[in-house]
Amino acid sequence: MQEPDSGFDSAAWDRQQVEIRSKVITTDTFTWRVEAGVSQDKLRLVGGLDISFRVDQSERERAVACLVVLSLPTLEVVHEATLNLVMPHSYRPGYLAARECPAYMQLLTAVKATPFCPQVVLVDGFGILHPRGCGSASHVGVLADIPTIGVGKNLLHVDGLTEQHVRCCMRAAGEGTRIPAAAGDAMLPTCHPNGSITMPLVGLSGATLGMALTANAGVQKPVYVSIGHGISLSTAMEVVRCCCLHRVPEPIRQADIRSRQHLRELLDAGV
DNA sequence: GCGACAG
DNA sequence: ATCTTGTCGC
Repeated sequence: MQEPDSGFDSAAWDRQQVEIRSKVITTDTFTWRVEAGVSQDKLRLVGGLDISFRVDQSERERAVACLVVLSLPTLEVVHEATLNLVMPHSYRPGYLAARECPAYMQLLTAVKATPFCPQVVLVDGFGILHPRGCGSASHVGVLADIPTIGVGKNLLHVDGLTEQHVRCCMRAAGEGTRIPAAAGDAMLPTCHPNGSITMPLVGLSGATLGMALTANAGVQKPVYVSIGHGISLSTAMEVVRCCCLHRVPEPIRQADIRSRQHLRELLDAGV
């Protein structure tokens, strides 16, 4: 019996992830600022990448990848590009980039030749918060040589981090009750003036792998921000925070909405 | 062996 | 990720 994904070489992807991880830069590699003074470059164009999937009538897994570029501070979409795909193999935890990175690279390569090349790109998934320190946001950031930030909606359980513990601490912070001391005192949530809560994601190794963020007081479930490539965690948080209208930051939310709609139109047309 | 596992 | 309508609330 032939296995469904017998062509998938996870050992080869392991090696590539380790290789790319060694090239990830975790400090700011640009001169722009989110809050810029008069004589400084300002952050104006933020990208968002996401993919929607669906099985078609021929049992093929189809997908549409979408890149959007938003202008700050209005968060209006000034550029959109999509790419239609037939997925060669199924999803595997830890190997998201194997599925999504090729499409992302094509979209980013194309946008670089336009006036809408984003200064930083938010990627649906994780960056260095990953079993080998190289999630899809880091992968695409290094290969495309562009600053990236990983934004995940569900926590990857890496280095002892669990969604249960994170949410317990953030809920306590929101209610003003005592923070559980289970993972030491490194993971202390911060409550912000606008009602949002942030909390460092510190693994058992002591490394800070990212930040949990609830965008505003009405949001219970956090999103998880991690460095992709070429940006510091504190700057990444500034970027993500100024993109938050809803739980999911606007660039990723728009890429999600538009890729889903495009895919639906594609399949409804029987293509 | 058991549980966990981005999208 | 996706299969799926209405509904409660700001």
